[in-house]
Amino acid sequence: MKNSSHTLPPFSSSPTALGGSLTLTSSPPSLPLSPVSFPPSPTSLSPAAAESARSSSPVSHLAASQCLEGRGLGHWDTSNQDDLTCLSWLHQRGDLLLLQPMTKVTPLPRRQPGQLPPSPAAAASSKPPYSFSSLIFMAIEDSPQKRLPVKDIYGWIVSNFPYYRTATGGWRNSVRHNLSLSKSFRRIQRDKSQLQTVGKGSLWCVCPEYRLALLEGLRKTHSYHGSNSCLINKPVLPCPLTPDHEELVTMEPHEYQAHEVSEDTEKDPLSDSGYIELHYYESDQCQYLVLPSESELDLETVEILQLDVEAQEAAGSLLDL
DNA sequence: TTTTTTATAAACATGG
DNA sequence: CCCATGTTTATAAAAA
Repeated sequence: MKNSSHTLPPFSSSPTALGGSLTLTSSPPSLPLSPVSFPPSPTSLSPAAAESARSSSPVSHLAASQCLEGRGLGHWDTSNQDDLTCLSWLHQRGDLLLLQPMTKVTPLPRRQPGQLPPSPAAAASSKPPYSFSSLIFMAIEDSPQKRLPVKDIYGWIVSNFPYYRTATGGWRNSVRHNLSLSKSFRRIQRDKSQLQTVGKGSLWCVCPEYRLALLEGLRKTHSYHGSNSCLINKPVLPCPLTPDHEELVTMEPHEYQAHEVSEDTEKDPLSDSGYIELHYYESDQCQYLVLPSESELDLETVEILQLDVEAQEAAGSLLDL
């Protein structure tokens, strides 16, 4: 197969470029694109829910936990790259469908000769390389509804990164500060009609227009390349696009989940060669866009196509009103 | 080097 | 009052 089909330009580092403008810009130098694997959580439940589940009935653990069995992601052991490249937890959670298995993996940077491997204690106490934005992003993405209260964001971080188990409380302040300040996250009201609504505060979700930038941030953190599939998953529950925080929209958790699997074809605006198939696979949690690896689509094109699809969906929902 | 991003601390407000 | 949540400002370190 062609190697060139696996090298795509990186995501645009400018979130505004993802915000809906379809303006084409010159392509940046090609870099390998790879999917990003998040640290798996022990279960797909929120930390609070996971806690209650553990204390009651055995949870059918997903491959996510098998992927990292006996090891927290906060243990930053670069001598073993499996936990960094394993996507099975994400596959299991979202029925991620890859057209081809991953066959090429670039190893992470190795330890320098003579450098001692990190001891488990040191690994547990060493700070994870993720920014707070990335941590929050991963926590929200790993939640069933793609939205979490700040307390559960804390919980996810603690349960996935032992460092924060013993760290002083300042990092929670940083999490809240990041949530407030970052444009990538949006605050939405809890559904007050839900009986199980407990706790205070709002729920936080990822703004769809910043999602790719967050993914790219994660990819950079991993310094991990090598995949022959390009894929973008998008949350089934997009963050409501409120103009500001004054009018917060409450969303029903199931209103987007009844869609049947759709399979559309879209015209590639950059190509004269006809149509390129964009396969959408929708699970109960996520909708995945899978492109054939032979395609010459770069990420920018994919973004444009996806925006186009989303625009059509939005237009369709408006027409339905 | 400068600029931008990120981390950290802290003051303050709000609401349960 | 206490505490969790959320916003904002300030500062320093790290990264680009």
